[in-house]
Amino acid sequence: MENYQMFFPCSSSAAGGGAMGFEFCDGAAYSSGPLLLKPENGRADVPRPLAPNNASDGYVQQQQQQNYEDNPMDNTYLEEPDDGGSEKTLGKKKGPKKAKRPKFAFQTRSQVDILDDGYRWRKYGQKAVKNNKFPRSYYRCTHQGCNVKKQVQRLNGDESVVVTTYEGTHTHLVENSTDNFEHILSQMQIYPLPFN
DNA sequence: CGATTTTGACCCGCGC
DNA sequence: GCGCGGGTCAAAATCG
Repeated sequence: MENYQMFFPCSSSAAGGGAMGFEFCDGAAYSSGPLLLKPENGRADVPRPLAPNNASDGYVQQQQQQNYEDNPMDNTYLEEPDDGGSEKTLGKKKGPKKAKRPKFAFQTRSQVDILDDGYRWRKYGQKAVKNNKFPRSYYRCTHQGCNVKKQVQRLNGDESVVVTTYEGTHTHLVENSTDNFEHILSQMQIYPLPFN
């Protein structure tokens, strides 16, 4: 992997480099591992995208973030005591409980769709997207108990741009320690940009 | 042979 | 209520 240039839409703080931790909506913090975070509602702080390390030439172009308080699907992100359990038939979701999960998206210019961020992902779906000739792929973190999902799609207008959307926060550390985030960070150029 | 991908069906929210 | 679009499931196929 070469150099990656990332654009952090952070306004002032953050982007320190070195040992920066990651904060999550639930307050947990991790010292390593490309995680995305989600600023609490109201005050968008410093979303940190993770770095691609598999792309031949990828750099983050821009990013947008969105907080989903009200996710249509539950999938038991945080708590979800017991949902009846056995209703797995086809409509396995019900209950007013809507787990809030962070959602974070960013764009990278890359020739490959799959950015190796150190986690292991299993693809569980692919759908054609309207107004886009490229399909969108859905991945789930294979770590047991980790419900982090991500979806990857290319831009219709610019097929060299890959949009990756992460949803949820990892409950574990990266498995691929050789490509930890600090290592990746050292290869990145950070461009603090005013977000929006 | 276990893990992952593929792919069509199914589910669900939303706008009309 | 219906159709559309997006997201997920799950069986079969493929891979390592």
